[in-house]
Amino acid sequence: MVQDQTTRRARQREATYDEIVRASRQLLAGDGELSLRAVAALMGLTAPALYRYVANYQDLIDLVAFEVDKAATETFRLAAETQPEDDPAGRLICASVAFRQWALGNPREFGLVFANPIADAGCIRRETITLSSSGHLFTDYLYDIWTKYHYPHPSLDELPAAVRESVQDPLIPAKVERIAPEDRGLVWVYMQGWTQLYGVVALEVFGHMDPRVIESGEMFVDTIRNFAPRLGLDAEIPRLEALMRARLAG
Amino acid sequence: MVQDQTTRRARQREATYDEIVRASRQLLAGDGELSLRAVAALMGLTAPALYRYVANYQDLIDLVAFEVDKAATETFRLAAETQPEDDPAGRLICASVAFRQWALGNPREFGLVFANPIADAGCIRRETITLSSSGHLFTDYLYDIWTKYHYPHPSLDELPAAVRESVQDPLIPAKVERIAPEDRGLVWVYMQGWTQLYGVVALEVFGHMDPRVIESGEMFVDTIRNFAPRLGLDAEIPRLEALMRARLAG
DNA sequence: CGTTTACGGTTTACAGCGTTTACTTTTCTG
DNA sequence: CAGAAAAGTAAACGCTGTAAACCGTAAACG
Repeated sequence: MVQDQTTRRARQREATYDEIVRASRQLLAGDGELSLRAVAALMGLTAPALYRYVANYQDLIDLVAFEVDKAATETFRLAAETQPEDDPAGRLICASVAFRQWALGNPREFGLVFANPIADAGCIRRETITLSSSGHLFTDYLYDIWTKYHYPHPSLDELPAAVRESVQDPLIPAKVERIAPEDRGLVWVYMQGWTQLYGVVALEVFGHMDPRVIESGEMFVDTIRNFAPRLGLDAEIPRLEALMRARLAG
Repeated sequence: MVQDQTTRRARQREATYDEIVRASRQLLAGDGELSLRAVAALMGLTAPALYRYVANYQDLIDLVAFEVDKAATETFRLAAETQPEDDPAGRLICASVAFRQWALGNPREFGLVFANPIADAGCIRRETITLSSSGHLFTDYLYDIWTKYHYPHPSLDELPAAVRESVQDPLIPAKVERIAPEDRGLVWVYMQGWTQLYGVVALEVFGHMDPRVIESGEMFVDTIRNFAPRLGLDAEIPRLEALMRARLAG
């Protein structure tokens, strides 16, 4: 029997981390405050014990935010994969709708991940440094859409210097490596798309807009629809809008 | 000598409210936590005394958020009025840049006003119910731009039902009354614009984007530039972009 | 004008928070 | 088996929001 590389203690520790996250999310889903003490109590141990796992409160928050983001991303991926592999546009739509619905349904989790003063610096917590994985799931679909539709994108030398740098050498290593250097303008299009998606959803979640518009989802639909042409999806708009509305209703 | 309508006590009370807000903003600007006790201490009184002015902590937050928004809006208006009255597009640009610079320079104030689960319900605090006044300063400029450039806007019957309702009978009474019923589609364009502006700025403030792009302001410029055509400003883009960049640098 | 009311403040107190320190128990390891 | 390391506890500190009881004084009223 092949003994696990990891020691028994290490596995136990990992399990405890999982339980911390589970307890935290339970609090977030309910109406309880997400506090160190509450998490500890829910796990049946005292507050100081948690300091064996997280350095301080902010560290707990960062941990939970990271894991929540990872889990949410997985549901976005699942939503996308209801569409055939050769329909990246449909997949993007489904992932986007899933993102919105998740955000509106779990505003506190959304706020934790996407409206925190960014999990700064020392967030080399667990696994690799893949912060905001969801923000980068979408990159893939945009790339796939490009290989299928070949929408136009700026060349490197028509990009502003600061932008050129950041698309050539992205800080957060998404799956950008497979994009040829001369096509890195695609990353700029991706950033534009992310801005659009994040913008509407944040606006809706924080409620800075007529509730009736939020509830109807029309601003969301409108935003996606307006962005579609930049991905060469003009001809697909009717189909995609129908898909989007179906997904919003379901 | 004409005696003030308001009684002496009422004036004193008003002054105390002002001091509460002033103390709170002082804490927000520094690195101190915005707590009831800290505010009280800064004013030289005990914490329970504050309960004569605000019902609870959240109420204090709402009060401060409201006043911060009002004050910020005034600076946006000032920035706009550096441009001649017959150049509403220039004014909108300046107000928008001022909004972004304020948000990036005062992230905690921005968070308070624009990333709170909305000052809900009982926020009929002081003055009229003009919540998020800044969100509606921009309405005016969009209207002025329309009277000058006559950009196209959707008619009422091509709007989705939910949207039509909300543009006909807006929840937050902006200066919408002067817009003729058949031109209420303008309000939809306004909402779209607000979504764009809020979107980039929130994204930048919360840092969910490459820092180099944020620092350069290119995504902000890009977003505004992309939206300009919808306001019939195609021909003005070079001029407006120059103005925008000058304001961003200043 | 004097009485009454209500406003604006205090003191004291409580529960809950993040965090530190010192101590104990469990568990792995040489 | 001995020793070290890890995991947990109890007690305590200073902070928070909030409630209760209390008091002087300024305003309002008959």
